[in-house]
Amino acid sequence: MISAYANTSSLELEGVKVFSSMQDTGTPFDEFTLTTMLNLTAKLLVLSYGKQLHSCMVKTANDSNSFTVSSLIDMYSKCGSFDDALRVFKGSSGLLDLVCKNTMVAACYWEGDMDMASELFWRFSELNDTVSWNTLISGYAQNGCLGKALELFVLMGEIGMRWNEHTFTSVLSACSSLKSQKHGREVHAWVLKNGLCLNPYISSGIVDMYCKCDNIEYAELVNASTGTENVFSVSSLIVGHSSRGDMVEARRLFDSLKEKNSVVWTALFSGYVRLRNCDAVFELFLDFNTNKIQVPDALILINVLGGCAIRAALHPGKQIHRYMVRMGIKLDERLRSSLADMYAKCGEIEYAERIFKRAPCRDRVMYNSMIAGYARHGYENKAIRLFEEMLESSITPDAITFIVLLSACRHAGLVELGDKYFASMKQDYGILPEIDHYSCMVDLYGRTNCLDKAVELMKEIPVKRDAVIWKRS
DNA sequence: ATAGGGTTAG
Repeated sequence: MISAYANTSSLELEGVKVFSSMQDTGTPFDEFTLTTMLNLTAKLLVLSYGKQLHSCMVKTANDSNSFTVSSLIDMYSKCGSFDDALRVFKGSSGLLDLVCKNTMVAACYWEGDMDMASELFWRFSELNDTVSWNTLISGYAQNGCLGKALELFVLMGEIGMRWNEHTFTSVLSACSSLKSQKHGREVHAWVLKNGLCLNPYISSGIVDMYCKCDNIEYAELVNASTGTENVFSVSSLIVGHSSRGDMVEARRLFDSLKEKNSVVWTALFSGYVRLRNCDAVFELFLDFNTNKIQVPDALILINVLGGCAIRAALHPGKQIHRYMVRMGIKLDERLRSSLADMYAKCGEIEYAERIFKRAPCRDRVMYNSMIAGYARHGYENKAIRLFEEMLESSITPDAITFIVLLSACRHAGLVELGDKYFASMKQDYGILPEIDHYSCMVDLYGRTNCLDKAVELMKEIPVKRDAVIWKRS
């Protein structure tokens, strides 16, 4: 019964009720009950309840089976307590158990610690376990170490390990992020050789890969060849067409779907946002609500808020914000970033600031959008101060942080500070400057009469010189 | 036990 509830979304809480009535009435339960409850807690993301289950497991001596230990590690990892997950792993004799080890490797990559994941893999794994390899490859792919993911995929083949559906799915997603059709085609060929092209995960992965490599024609061919409707493939195609500016085709594909999920809604929303068509965004949101299929998830709301920010439409933005409060939608970091960004773009920097300051925790994206908001409103000093605060909170800046930071320096004409940050970006954070960083710096030099420096820097630019740079200086 | 959508800038 509990297991049935646990596997049905939105009925998970019923499972908790059943379990507590079991406890109240003294109905006996075993390790299977507890494992199911842990999986359920991992879905509900309630750490405190998970901890109660953990102590219940210890009390009833149900904590030695490798599957229960694995569920425990998984629960702690998903509920955001990596330290507890590691403690359970180290404290259990499950150290050499394959299932627990794989779960621990997955916990490491969710934490973003691929060094630890790879150390665990090479130290404890039996190299003939496909799941172990898949876990590591998926970790690299999801943490942006795309070359590493491909390397391991090749290595697997070289030592005679068999690839399966999971391997291909992760590797295809790495090819998509790399936008490397060269690698993607090779993987595609392997998929065909292994007769896996009808697996829906894989076929949508292939379609996505060709779309990201801007070969929509081929993507459409692959999609048609599977013969069945695949929402994920169509979502990728919608994104592909809309990034070419063809919203008519994107809309046609969307309308042709019999079954729509939130992924495909998001794909269409983001297309209209990309083309800055805020009327279409609102109209679609109306459609979405009149269909009453589901509550909009965070990604849909992020896009709708993005639609509000296009025309500095404060009223719709506030309306969406109120709607979110009314619907009891929980705000996470991403939603807070979008809200702050929306308010900042609509000229309400104080609102943005309030959302930022009231957030229980702040991540990199949130700092980035707030720094950008300050820079946009001419509060360059606040932007710079916030960047320093970000470093003090030990949040690592990324390429985008430096774009917004350098553009703040540019607006304020702060050459020395700009120089300092530009150097620090490369030296301290190993971020290679991209065209946007260069154009900020060149513009900064140009406006402050440091033309020699501007010319000097232009020579350094490795890629083709963007027309924007030449125009500005 | 391992799998597919996006956000922050200019």
